[in-house]
Amino acid sequence: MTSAPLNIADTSDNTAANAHRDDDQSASELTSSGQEGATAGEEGVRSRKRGAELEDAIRCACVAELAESGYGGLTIESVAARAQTGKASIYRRWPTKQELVLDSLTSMMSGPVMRLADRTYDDTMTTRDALLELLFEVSEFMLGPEGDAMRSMMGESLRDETFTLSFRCDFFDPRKQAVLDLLQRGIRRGEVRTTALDDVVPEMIGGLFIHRILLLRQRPSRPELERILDGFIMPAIQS
Amino acid sequence: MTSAPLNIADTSDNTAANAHRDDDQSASELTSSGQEGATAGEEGVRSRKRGAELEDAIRCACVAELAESGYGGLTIESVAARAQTGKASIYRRWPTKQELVLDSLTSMMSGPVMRLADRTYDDTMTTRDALLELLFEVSEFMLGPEGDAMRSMMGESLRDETFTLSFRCDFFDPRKQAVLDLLQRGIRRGEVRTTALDDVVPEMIGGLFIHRILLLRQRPSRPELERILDGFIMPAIQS
DNA sequence: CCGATAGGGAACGGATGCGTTCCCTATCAG
DNA sequence: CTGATAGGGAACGCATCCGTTCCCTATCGG
Repeated sequence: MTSAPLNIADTSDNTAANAHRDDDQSASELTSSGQEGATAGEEGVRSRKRGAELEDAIRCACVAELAESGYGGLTIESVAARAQTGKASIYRRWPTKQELVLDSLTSMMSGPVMRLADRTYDDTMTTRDALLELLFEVSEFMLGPEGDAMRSMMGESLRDETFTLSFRCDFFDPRKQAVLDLLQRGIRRGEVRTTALDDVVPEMIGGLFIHRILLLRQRPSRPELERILDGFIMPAIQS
Repeated sequence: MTSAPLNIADTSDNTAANAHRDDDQSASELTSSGQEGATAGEEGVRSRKRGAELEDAIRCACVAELAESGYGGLTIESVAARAQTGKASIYRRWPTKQELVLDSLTSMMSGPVMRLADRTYDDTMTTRDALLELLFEVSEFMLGPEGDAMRSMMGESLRDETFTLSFRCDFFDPRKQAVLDLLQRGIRRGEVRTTALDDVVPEMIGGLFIHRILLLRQRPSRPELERILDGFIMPAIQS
């Protein structure tokens, strides 16, 4: 660790490993309460998930493994262990590691991404404030395990056509479009100069986040986001 | 394979016998003693490199493999094959795959990076033009095999302390500093507003490149760089 | 309560890659 | 020319992981 005063969510303790980590994981469901329970357990927790519930747990475990160990480090066995299931149950559903990862990734990204793309802003909101909102949401997303998973896949997508495509379609494009829509809206409202409607804008914003959050692992505070927005983004686009 | 016009040393022909090449590799050059006639071969090419020459060839092959196959896909055997040597010769020098990669990467990055960081600009050059020059050089670097190698390492550096550090120190920081120096110079010259001296600026520029070049694999033309610079970067920083 | 279904666990054969070792040979110094 | 040194090639043992198979058992519908 060390190196810099990062306020990362966590990472780091690879050793602590299985000290129960179904913490956030969001999405899936709960059922929660202790794991295992194979034996001795008297608590009435179902120890064997089935069907869709199991599938979600596997996808979820897959993304978590991806975030933690990367694509190269991810093994079907590790996913199975984390999802508390067996390899056979995974192979029953996905023919290869590649398809499991791809499916887990896309099914995970389609949720939050759609929220952003379809979002509408009421007329009292300035472009500046709407952008701030967007920046904040994107940064929150990238700070989560999904962000680490994304980062792990960047290198891999260099070599895998399918990954590249899914990456762009499911993640980048919707976000880019959300920013472009906001710019368009700003132009209509007279807050943004017409020439600012340019792919470069979402790319710079996205790039900044990739750099800061994914590579440097810093969490930008809301005031920091405002500072960036007011200091550098708005001056570059406003009319 | 395929994908883009990289100018990597070579690769590909693992099958073909040893049609030896010691093409560029510089430095070497025949060491007098013109007498070859070593074996039956009529081509008088030295077939066995030694010492520093061999070491360079190995590092070079390592980076090329990294760019092509990623860290996970890189094997000592593949590096050896590309460098036309044996595994033993590699293990004689580097104890593990990790150290080989790290050493190859840093020794490769320290060259071009230093050029940027130490660069000075004569007084007739505007900040805008100097930035354009810098942008151009960085983009050229990232478009080469070194860029792909970098991208391949991004995911890995998430899990490896040493990689992260080397990455930041050897690559990011010098570039960031080069931009900051340019901003400082611009402030002195009255071309840049004082509040623009901010980490965000190099981060946005770097992020844009990561996004465009590494992720999207597009080559920004010089006019395109000028458009970006004049349209969005300068407006954000000028006084 | 019981039988059908689906999940869990463990072991397998096969492949791959690491890091080592051994031996032969190209290269270089003298 | 010759002996010392260093490189090349191939095989080995070891470990890991893939994808499969087999068998037992938890769960659920009826």
